[in-house]
Amino acid sequence: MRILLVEDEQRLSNIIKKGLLEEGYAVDVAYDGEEGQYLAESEEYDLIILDIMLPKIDGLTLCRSLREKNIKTPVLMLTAKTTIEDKVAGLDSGADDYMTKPFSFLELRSRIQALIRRSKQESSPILKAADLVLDPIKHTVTRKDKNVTLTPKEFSILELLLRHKDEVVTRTMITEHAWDYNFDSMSNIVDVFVASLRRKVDKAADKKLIHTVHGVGYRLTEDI
Amino acid sequence: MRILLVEDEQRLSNIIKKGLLEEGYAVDVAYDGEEGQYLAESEEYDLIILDIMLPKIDGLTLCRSLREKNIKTPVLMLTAKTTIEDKVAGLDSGADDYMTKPFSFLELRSRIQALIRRSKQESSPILKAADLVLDPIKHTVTRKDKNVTLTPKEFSILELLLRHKDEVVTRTMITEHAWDYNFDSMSNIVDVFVASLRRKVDKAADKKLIHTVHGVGYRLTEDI
DNA sequence: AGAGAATTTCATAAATTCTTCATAATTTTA
DNA sequence: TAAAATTATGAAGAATTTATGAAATTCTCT
Repeated sequence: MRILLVEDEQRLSNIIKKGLLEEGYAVDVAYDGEEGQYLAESEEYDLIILDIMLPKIDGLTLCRSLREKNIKTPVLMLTAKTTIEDKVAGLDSGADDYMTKPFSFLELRSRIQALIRRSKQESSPILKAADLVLDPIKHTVTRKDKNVTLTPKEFSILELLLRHKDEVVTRTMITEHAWDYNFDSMSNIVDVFVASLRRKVDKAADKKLIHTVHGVGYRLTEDI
Repeated sequence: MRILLVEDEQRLSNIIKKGLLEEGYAVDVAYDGEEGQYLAESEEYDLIILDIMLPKIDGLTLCRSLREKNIKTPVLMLTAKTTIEDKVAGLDSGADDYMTKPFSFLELRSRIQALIRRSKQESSPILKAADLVLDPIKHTVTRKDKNVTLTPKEFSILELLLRHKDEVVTRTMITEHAWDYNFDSMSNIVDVFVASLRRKVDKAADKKLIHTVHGVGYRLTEDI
């Protein structure tokens, strides 16, 4: 899951970014509207968090412009203003939800989850394969009803594999999903994470779920 | 599936090439417009990815020149420019789609798939012949509902045979499809791969699908 | 600053795939 | 039918790809 945060207050954006990273999201931060627009148009995000008061291009204009370009990524507006007019303006511009500063991270978190869930149009947000269960909302993974503790990157990769169950997932797809856009590693880091995922998810089980597709990538399936 | 990438930025072209290779495409890279033109005119590709800003011959001119020579290979334009005028110019020159840098590989991938699919006019991406099924997305092959494990080259060749079901496929076609253009072997390597395909796909079945057309090549058909 | 966790790189081992080659089998030609 | 040409196939070595432990680095929290 990738999130774009467009926020010019360094302190606030750091706090939010940190929190989101802990939740396992890959986060890109833009510090003004122009940069935000550039990233929003060139990358694929699952959610955009957008401050209204921004240098260069304000959040409302940016949001409106994205909608005109048919970019449907959910937008969560942030603002210090509290008047009803602003709220209406925000939603008019095409935003999906609205939060007034200051806010608690818990509240932000639950709204983010709600927005992403809604946009994925998933009735059942729980991902399963055999006796492996991943709950994106609770952020938990179990195998045979036993809890599995994963690091953020491990979780993110397992989630991608489960969302593409039975399909081949290439290393490039994994990289794009779990890291932000300017990550460019020539190393075998994806392999390393898959190895640690296997150790935690597959090693103790009799049925292996994560399979290598030599020359292509990996596939999670219960059909073998 | 063969793709020609015309891109002078080493770093970018490496990233794209790596990603496409993982998807199973055979990729040729040209580092300037002249080289690109030469390859585009002398080889057959399923798609051409074309940067606009190129040494020697720019992408727009190159694309226009290809169309004038009646070469209809789909062209995906890449550019750093974002103005609408440029977009129009690109599409006017005969390009089929347009992407603005920077972009995510996932987006590039889906556009490539869309373009190739459109050009092949394929409604269903699943390839079948009798009880043999190949799914390019899942990257799986089954015979009589039983899973068949193929190596990358085997998979690529079977895909070609299935896309030309009932037609003769020459050794040259197979070589050009599964290897890049500067592969030049005097050996019988195609025969070797067809043999191993037969062992995996046909041996256990009563109905043989892969037939030899003596003096010409191979044909995959269920009508014998 | 320092402990602890997570991420990343690196080196090496292991596994798989590719390629060549020699020889056998089959088909075509004379 | 014999010779020639073409195709089939097993096996071995080369090359590539993947797996994995461990060290180095970065990040986080006190």
